[in-house]
Amino acid sequence: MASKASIPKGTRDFSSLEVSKRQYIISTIQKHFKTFGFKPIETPTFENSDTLMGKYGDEGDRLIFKILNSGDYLKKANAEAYENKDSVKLSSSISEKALKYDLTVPFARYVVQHQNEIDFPFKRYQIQNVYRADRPQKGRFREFTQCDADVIGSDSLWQEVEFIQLYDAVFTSLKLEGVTIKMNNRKILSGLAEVIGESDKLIDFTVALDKLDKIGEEGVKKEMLEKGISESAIDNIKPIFNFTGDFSQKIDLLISLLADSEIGQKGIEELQFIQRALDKMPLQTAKLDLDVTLARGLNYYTGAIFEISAPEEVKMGSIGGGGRYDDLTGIFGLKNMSGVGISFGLDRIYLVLEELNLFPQEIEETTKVLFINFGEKEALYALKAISKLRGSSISSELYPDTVKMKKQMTYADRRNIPYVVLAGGSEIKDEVYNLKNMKTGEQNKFSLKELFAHFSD
RNA sequence: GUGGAUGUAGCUCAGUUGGUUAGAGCACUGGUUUGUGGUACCAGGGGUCGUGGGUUCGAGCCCCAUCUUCCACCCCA
Repeated sequence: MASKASIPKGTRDFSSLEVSKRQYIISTIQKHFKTFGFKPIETPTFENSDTLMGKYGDEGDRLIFKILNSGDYLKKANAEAYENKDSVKLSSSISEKALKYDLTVPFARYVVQHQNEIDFPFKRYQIQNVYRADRPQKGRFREFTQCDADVIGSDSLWQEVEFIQLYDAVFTSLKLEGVTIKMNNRKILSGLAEVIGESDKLIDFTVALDKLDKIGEEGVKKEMLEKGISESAIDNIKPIFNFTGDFSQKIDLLISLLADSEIGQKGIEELQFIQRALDKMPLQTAKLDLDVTLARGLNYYTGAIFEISAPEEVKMGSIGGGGRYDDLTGIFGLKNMSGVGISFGLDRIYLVLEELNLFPQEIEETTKVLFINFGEKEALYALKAISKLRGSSISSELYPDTVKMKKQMTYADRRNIPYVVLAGGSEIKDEVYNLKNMKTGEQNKFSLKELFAHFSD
């Protein structure tokens, strides 16, 4: 029984046009990764479960695709967990591999595993698919491509400066204007939590704060209260709910707000360092903004946090993100390795470029010239010209079957092939090729040499 | 994981309070046109109405379940 052809939810097929467009974005990003000195690596599509589990928080664990063990996995299953319907325990006993959830954790694993072969600071880029068992919705897929660049083994803030320039360079190349690079620092968030005496609730505090633009001041307060953060504590940081002004004004506000927090002061210094550097080297098209509510996910960020917002007219979540993590490799046993990195969300950038109509026209180019197939002798005659054209990288092809001309012409038309060559008995006799311009309908007979010259300029 | 919408031809969709043989446009195939595509005209093929159950004399339409896709939440690129 043939089942209906389909693909799993949250996955996609790509047409050749879509592939070309994706390639266009990838090659742009890749070009800049290279010019900034990053080297490519790749890691497996799936990892050992314990490499991934517990690295993204409870929510993250839920979203990791687990791979069922091969063989008679039920024999080795945790019987007790099965009895108690404890899915978490059971799954760890029947699954020991999982699809990768992002590129950062496998990278950390890679660094620890290959530490003796790596020269630090290590700058690597990685463009691969990652998998999340999420419910698909706009701009959200279960298989998608991340383009990451990270530096590990240096705590220099110049890296943060360079990553901002890298973002700017890529979006400038893609002609995507109006992108905002939102920046924050985990130390600022720690400082705020410290100032209000809720350091132990840092995660709850930041997650709630992150929703400010979505659920508003009242919503955030409500969520904080629900998480057990006191009303007076919330009052203490009230100014950040109306955190406006330019970068410097925001810094000034933070200085007064975080006067009593050592870690907060440290965060401010880091932000100021980056700001001063970028003042001297202005960005080309991107806007840099300080957003203290920015707390996006990743539990391991310890310093800078970045998030990229698409231009305002496009309704799309973040199209990239990143930050510094002082101790990512610590989980795998390698201490004192500071890393900082950024990620481009290829699939979302694609949607944004599509919506704003920013893909260049030439992406759709196909075969330049199609040779009509009139029969065996004629095909051979055509192929002589075709190999010559191909030798100069002019894409050309022979229609494979000797079918009705109308069908062959229609085929060329459909595929937007700009030229067709008709070469039958009379052309062979005169040693010419009848070249037809599909747009104008114009036809001219050329010798092989002339034909070649026609496409060579 | 929670909530809402959705599913009819390859695609986009119409289909009346439940009533004979389920339609249109586009696409496809053939012809008008035997070595000339796009436009036009003519003809043709193509459907288990997502799937399974139920109500009914009768279901594309009503009910239940399930799956898909989309949207929002959690979370996130």
